[in-house]
Amino acid sequence: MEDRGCRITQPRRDIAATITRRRDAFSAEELAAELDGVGRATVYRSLRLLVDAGALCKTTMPDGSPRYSLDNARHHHHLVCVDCRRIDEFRHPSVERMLRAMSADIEGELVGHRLELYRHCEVCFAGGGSG
Amino acid sequence: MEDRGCRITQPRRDIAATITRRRDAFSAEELAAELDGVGRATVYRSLRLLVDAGALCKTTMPDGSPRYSLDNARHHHHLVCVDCRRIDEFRHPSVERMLRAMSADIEGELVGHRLELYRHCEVCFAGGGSG
DNA sequence: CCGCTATTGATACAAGGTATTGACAAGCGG
DNA sequence: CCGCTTGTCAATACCTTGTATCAATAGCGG
Repeated sequence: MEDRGCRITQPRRDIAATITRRRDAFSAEELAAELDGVGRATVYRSLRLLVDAGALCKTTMPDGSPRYSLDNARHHHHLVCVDCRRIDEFRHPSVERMLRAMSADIEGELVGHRLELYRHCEVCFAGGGSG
Repeated sequence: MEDRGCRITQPRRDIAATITRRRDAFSAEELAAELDGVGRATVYRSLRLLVDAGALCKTTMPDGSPRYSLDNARHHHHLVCVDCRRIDEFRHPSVERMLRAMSADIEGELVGHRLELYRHCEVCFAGGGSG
């Protein structure tokens, strides 16, 4: 899973196991709290490695706080539920189409973007949007 | 400028003047450092008020750090230069088109989004893109 | 099993921001 | 004009997210 010239250490095994076990998005501090014998710095370091390696995505919540989630597709964006904070990945051709259209109209050179969509997911939307 | 039931105090006048004087994007700490007699908390409070009131925009840089800039158009997105950090606003129909297309295809209810485009601006692009 | 070195955990620190606190000042009623 | 209420202020402590430092250790190759 994370053999890219890095050592497979016990803390890393623990981190990977914990991330895999819980399938929802989590914050770094949550993860650190769940891993008792593992230091905070190690958790942050490992998260960075996993994000760099493409195994995890770091997503920004509406309030600006970051959360991590498993990265399944190559290039995608995030659909974040503002109620249950579930994060789904999506790919949609309209995004690439938009970027192409923008790219033609702006000056300079486009080098990247950041896009998150916030919604009430189908579960929260159905189960009473008031609470 | 910011009469919405709030008092016009001297610190606020100072903050507004400083923001208006410099027309580029700035960080909260930069602003606080520039305003000597004004407390950090007051700067942050005022920035929040101005963002809530729609006078300022809070934009996320590629490294995740926030910067504030004057908000001119109603609804827009940001074009951030990764070199000089200049922030331009833009509106483009392709964005709305994309959101409509997405909205039709996703479950639940779309309630918001976050979109920033990163580029080498025309000045930095022309003035030696190798750096 | 040994040695090299990546990795670890503790800790300090940095940046961005909020909550609290005690003081002051502006508006309002009398 | 006085005094109350309330908004705002500056200072400060604290929170969250994350990185740098550093001595000690654990993995891996041989």
